[in-house]
Order: sequence, then C-alpha cells, then structure tokens
Amino acid sequence: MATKVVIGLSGGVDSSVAAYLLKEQGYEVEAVFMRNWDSALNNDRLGNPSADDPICPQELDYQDAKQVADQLGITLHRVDFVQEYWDRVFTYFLDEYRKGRTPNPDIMCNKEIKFKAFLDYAMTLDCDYIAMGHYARVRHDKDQSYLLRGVDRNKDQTYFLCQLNQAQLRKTLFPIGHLTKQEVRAIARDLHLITATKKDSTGICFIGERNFTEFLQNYLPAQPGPMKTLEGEVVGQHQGLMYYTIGQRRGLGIGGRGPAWFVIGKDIETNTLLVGQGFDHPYVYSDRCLVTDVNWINERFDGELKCTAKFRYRQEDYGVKIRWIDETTLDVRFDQPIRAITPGQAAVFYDGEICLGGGFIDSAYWQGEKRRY
RNA sequence: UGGGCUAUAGCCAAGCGGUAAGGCAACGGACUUUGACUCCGUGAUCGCUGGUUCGAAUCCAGCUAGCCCAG
Repeated sequence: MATKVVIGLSGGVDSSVAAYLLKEQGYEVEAVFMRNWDSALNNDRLGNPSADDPICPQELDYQDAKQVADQLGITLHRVDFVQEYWDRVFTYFLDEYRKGRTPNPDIMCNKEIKFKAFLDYAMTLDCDYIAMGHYARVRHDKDQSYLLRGVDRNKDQTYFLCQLNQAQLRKTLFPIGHLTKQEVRAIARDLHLITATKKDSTGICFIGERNFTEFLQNYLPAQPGPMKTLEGEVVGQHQGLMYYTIGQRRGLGIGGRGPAWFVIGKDIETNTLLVGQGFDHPYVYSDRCLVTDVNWINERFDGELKCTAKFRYRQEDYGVKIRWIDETTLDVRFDQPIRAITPGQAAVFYDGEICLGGGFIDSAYWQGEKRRY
C-alpha cells in the first residue's frame, strides 16, 4: 500500500509543484485547500482592497488550486478554519498589539493552523504525512526529525516554522525544500501549470498585502499620543503605538532638519512613542534579550550553547550564546550589538543548516539595562 | 511704526546676474508569506508689485509677513 500524503494546496506555484513532486515520488496524494479568513465575517472592511470585488481573491486561489489538482489527477478537499484562525492566531495577534509589541502571526498560523488544525483534519483522511510548499527541509531520522533550512537561502522559511514540535515535524514533508524558487518555477512552466507565473504572495498569511494601519483600525481603536526624543522633547504626534515597530522609519511624518527619524522605543504607560534621528541611533541597539515560549525541536542542551540566531525574517544570522533560564525561556547574549531587537518578534536559533527552534522576544537589554521597547 | 535681519517646494536648506543643489517628510515602485529596514523613482520659477539688465531667485525701490535690538 502506498504511503499517503495530504498536501496543503494554496493556489500558488510552490504548493502546486510540491504536489506534483509527491506524485512523481510515488506517494498517494490528496490535497486540501484551506480557507482561514472571511472578510465579511471578520468585519474586515477598512483598507480592504477587495472588499467590493464580486469574487474575492481566495476564491480565485481556490479555482487555481482546483485546476492544478485536476491537472495532476489529485482529489482536492476544502476546509474552513476561519474560526480556528480567529481564535488561535488573530486573537493572539491583536493581544500582542494591545501590549505594544510586534507579533508575527504567520508563525502562529503555522503552529496552530497549517500544522495543527490542518494536520488533525488530514489525519481523518487517513494519511501518513502532510506536506506543505514551504522552502524548508525536514530530515526524518530513526527517532527524531530535524528541521533544516531551505536550500534557497533567499526564500528559506524555517523562521516561520520555529514553533513546530517533534510530533508535528514527524508527520511532515517539504517537497520543494531542496529546490530554488527558480527551479520550482521552471518545473511549473514545463508542466504548464496555471500557477507557473503567478506572482509570489506576500503579506500576512491568509489576509494578504494590506494597508496595515487601515487594517488594524478595523479591530483596534487608534489612540494618538506624543512622539518624544529620549530627552523628552515632543517632536510629533503618533496615531497609536500599535502602528509602529522598533527601528521603523516611514510613517512618522517628521520632516525638517537633520537625518531621518526612526522609532527607537515605546512607553505604553504614557502612550509615548520614542523617536531618534539616524539609522544607527544607539538606542535601537541591544546586546542581549530574553526569549520566551521557546520551542526546542531536538535534544536540549545544558549550560551555554554557542549558535546563531535570526531575529527578523530575512535578516542575517548573528552569533549568540544562549542559556536556559527555565523550561521555555532563553537568555540570549549577542556576540555584537544588534539593531532593532523587537519584543513580539521571533528569535530563531540555528546550528548550521539545522533549525534548533525558537521563541518570542520578550525584552532587550543594553549593558544590563532594559530597553524601553 | 527708531534701527537691524530674514522671506526659495509640507519641513530644513544651497544659490551672490545667465536661466532653481541636497536632505527630511509624503507618494509610487522593487524586495518580502509578519510589521519593518533597505533600494529605485516622483515635486517648486524662488513672499507680493514695480524697476535696472540682452538676461534676475540673485541688483534697486515700495509693499506685506516674521524675527531681533532699542523704546
């Protein structure tokens, strides 16, 4: 009996090719299209570019997925996780913003939806594995599975997968992890897949590319307040702390003399946004941070571990030394000062190709003093 | 209502007679499955009215506005 794999088909080129490769490899393949965001149900109108479109973009994606499935001779199921997405991802997302932090919903989406709700559903289809079109690799050893970076370093998505546990990885295949985007597109072209030349999707998973401020205003009230320098001088007005993240430049609206202004901190208590001039403003640099809710994928370590870490998607890796403070909290010391370590963002640890796991930045420090991020 | 200074795009600011640098902001785009960062692109006839000159943002006069000193 063939090994059965259920793949998540999004209607994009990556998952299309992934599905094709699975078939090529002799798996019995079925596909599932997920629907996780309902603009009407979720009251998502402000700043929604397709609010008035007769056919929403998700429906178009579904049609593409359907065509690909038909072409490959695969059964396509369709599931609705709108409620789950709202409860397990979007609520977290909004809560983080209320705390003045900058969340990463896509990490939660992978943890709770793509590799949980989806996995649970796939299991009812009696499969051996699930598969996704992520640029990442998984190595299944005898009693452990390892998460490895995608071969295409420019597209590597392990950062978003850092919260997957052993049980989830154990059931997962990433068929395109060893390919580059270019190679994936070439395969799609050769097969004349309808998704071959579709533009890469960006923006929040399932919600898409949006005017962020307007999108948030659907859910969080704007609370304007002062923008101040570290010295306390008021230099402008902000529209609400949640619209800004550490290290951000655009959207401040402060013109005039001197270099560009950047967000260098925030103070929830006084609803104040701290700003400073110059990309290299010292206050945006820190040398240590605390990372909570850490998911560690393989064997844990004792004492101190030297490894590398990524603190924002598509940012370079930095050398760090880490040490457990408790079961799920890591003390992370940087080999060099790092710019814009932002609470709420993920810190993901690597040992070469291997993704060791990751958690969420809770606080950043400079020479022992907590940064007001 | 004595004297002095200034007046260039939303903001800061070059220019000193030969036909408007640059920076910041904003906007557009590229990059990107978070939000950013980064990169590329886009703008003014020079407070107003006259005058001098082949030619003025640049010189002169008047007006207006703001600032400073003195009252």
